[in-house]
Amino acid sequence: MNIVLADGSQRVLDEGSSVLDAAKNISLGLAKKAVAGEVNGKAVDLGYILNEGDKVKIITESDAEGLEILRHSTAHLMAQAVQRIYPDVKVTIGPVIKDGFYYDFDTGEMKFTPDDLQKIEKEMAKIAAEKIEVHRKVLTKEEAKKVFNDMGENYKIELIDSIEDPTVSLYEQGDFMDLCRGPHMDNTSKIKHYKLLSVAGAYWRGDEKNPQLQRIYGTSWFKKDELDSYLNMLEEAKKRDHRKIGKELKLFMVEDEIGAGFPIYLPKGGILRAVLEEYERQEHLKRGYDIVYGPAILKSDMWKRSGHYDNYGENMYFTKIDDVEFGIKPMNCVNHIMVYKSDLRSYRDLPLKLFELGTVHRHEKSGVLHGLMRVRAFTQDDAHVFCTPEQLNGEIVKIIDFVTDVMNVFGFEFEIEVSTKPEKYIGSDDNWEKATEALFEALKIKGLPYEINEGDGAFYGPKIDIKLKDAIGRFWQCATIQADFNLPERFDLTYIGEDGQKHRPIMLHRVILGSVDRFIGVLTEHFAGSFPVWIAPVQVKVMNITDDSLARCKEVEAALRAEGFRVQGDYRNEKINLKIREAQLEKIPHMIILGKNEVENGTITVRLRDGSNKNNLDLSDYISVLRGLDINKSLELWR
RNA sequence: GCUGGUGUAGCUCAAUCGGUAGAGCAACUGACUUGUAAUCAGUAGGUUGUGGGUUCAAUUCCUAUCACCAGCUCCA
Repeated sequence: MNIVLADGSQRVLDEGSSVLDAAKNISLGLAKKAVAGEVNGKAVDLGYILNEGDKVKIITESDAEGLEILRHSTAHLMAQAVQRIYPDVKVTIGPVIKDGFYYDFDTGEMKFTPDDLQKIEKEMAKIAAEKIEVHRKVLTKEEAKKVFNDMGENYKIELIDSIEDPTVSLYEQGDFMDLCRGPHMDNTSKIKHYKLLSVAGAYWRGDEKNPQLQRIYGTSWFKKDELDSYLNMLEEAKKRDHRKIGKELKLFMVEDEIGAGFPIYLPKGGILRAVLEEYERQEHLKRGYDIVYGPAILKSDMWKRSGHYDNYGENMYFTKIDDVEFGIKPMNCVNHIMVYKSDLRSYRDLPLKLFELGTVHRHEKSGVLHGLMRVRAFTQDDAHVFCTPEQLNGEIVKIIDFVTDVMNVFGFEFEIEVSTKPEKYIGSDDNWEKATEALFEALKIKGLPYEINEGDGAFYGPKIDIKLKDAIGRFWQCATIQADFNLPERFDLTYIGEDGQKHRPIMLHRVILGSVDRFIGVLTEHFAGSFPVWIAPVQVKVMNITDDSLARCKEVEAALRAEGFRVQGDYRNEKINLKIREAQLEKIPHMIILGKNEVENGTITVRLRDGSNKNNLDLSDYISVLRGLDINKSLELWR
């Protein structure tokens, strides 16, 4: 029997060979790492019997599909353990998710506790040690329903009813049987490195009218060090939580007396934000943007015309002035459109790029609020580019370059997604197609890889979403670029072309940092509060050892402040150890420590946040180092 | 918005069965003048998120409400 491998080469196998046999035939090492197979494009178990001419690919531990199969099998293992401990519990569904899996159980009155998780984990280890083989069975729907009916698993019967095929597959491992498409690991002993993480309530099929189920989340990996590093990452994420660091470093607060989702910036967070915003202004001016400002509330008629009233109204706040309804802006585009309309525009004026650090309000559901990451009032580094059709691709490319430049400054890598037409939208399909095509075209020009996110665009246009990757590998949605042919039509925007006729401009909506608030949250977690010199709220702290050096300290402090640096003095009657400890906890980049020696020599000593020391420096030399770090936006503590 | 959990001093957390709230740090006062991550002593600090109820008595039990945390979107 001949089979064809992924690289196009052929192999001769005995009749009745399985996928695993094929793997063995290629190499024993491959067979050892094999998890499942892909035959003629379909994922199958290792035990799948091959036929003449099959195209075979071996899925191994290093493939993404392999990891998914492991996690799915771990979900089954967990369900088996749960049913051994709690025979009355009914199983429902247990899919793979990012970094792990979950399984939903109908536990009746019983609720899982964290102690139960440990018990279940132990039982899982026991089942794995039993080295139970996993078998696939194909039954007709009627047969399968009978099997689950006998087991009392009514949820499975409901699932079978929603399957279209005449037959379904079941996976059996010892005393446990589950409806599943597969493929699966062929033996429970291959599941070694897993951890159950949390319990949560969830509804059957996500519908609150259905019974409430108990969901257990877990993670699973092929290697112990992979599991360990994932668990470490979770720990690290907890330590870096911007809500925790924000409180410790006194950056911001969310006060329930003021309102949920409305953050307040404390002085330390305030200066940090001001530095970021000033950087933004400079970068936009450099790239030919104009700075504009608009009001926070606009007459509802404007929102009706823009389509926000119908398509975004649930997320908006409204108020009344002298019996006229006004809407609080959830986006800045309408104001910028009015700026465009304030004058007659010629093709010579285009592209017109309007930038605003615009504060918007959106009604987010109470359950989704989260520190600075998800709020009800936030400021966007928002701009709208009005251009001709000929300029469109070039302008999108320029924005991608802008995003790249800014991300590099912070040391972020990023990934790109294109979101297409959603269910609720305005404008013609023709316009949507043109707009979407323009985004793809620009990405092609830049040669950037991207994924497609169907139906996730804004109601007025498709978008390029840029997700940045932080220091511990998490992704955050920040920058976005949206092509819009629709609002220019609704507001009848025009420019006079070379031909003397009126033409319709195209509008690009874009943000770079996205929400400045959210970006500050991301930066806080990315740097774990240890901000680079150029954005640190306090760049330098000057501290005296005894009162003998107090005068010199004040002199140094004043000199740094006069140079425009953010400097603070700590001249309390305390030991230097305490002052250093506190400055260290505040994550201040530089400490200048002055005692008798420095006063005598006329030099300064700088302790860096990393614990190292720079001795016998001239103040003027230090100032030039600090200036270099500051204006170059260096991520280093010294140069 | 829904489900579950949580809410005690500025911060981090205690308080048995319902018996009237306590510690560390911070703050304040005093002493100590100190060389690279916490000097010592003392003082003060609370309508236990908020409203209502049960009780002789409520941080504790019930109820409403607000806020926070996790999840609810990934569907064999």
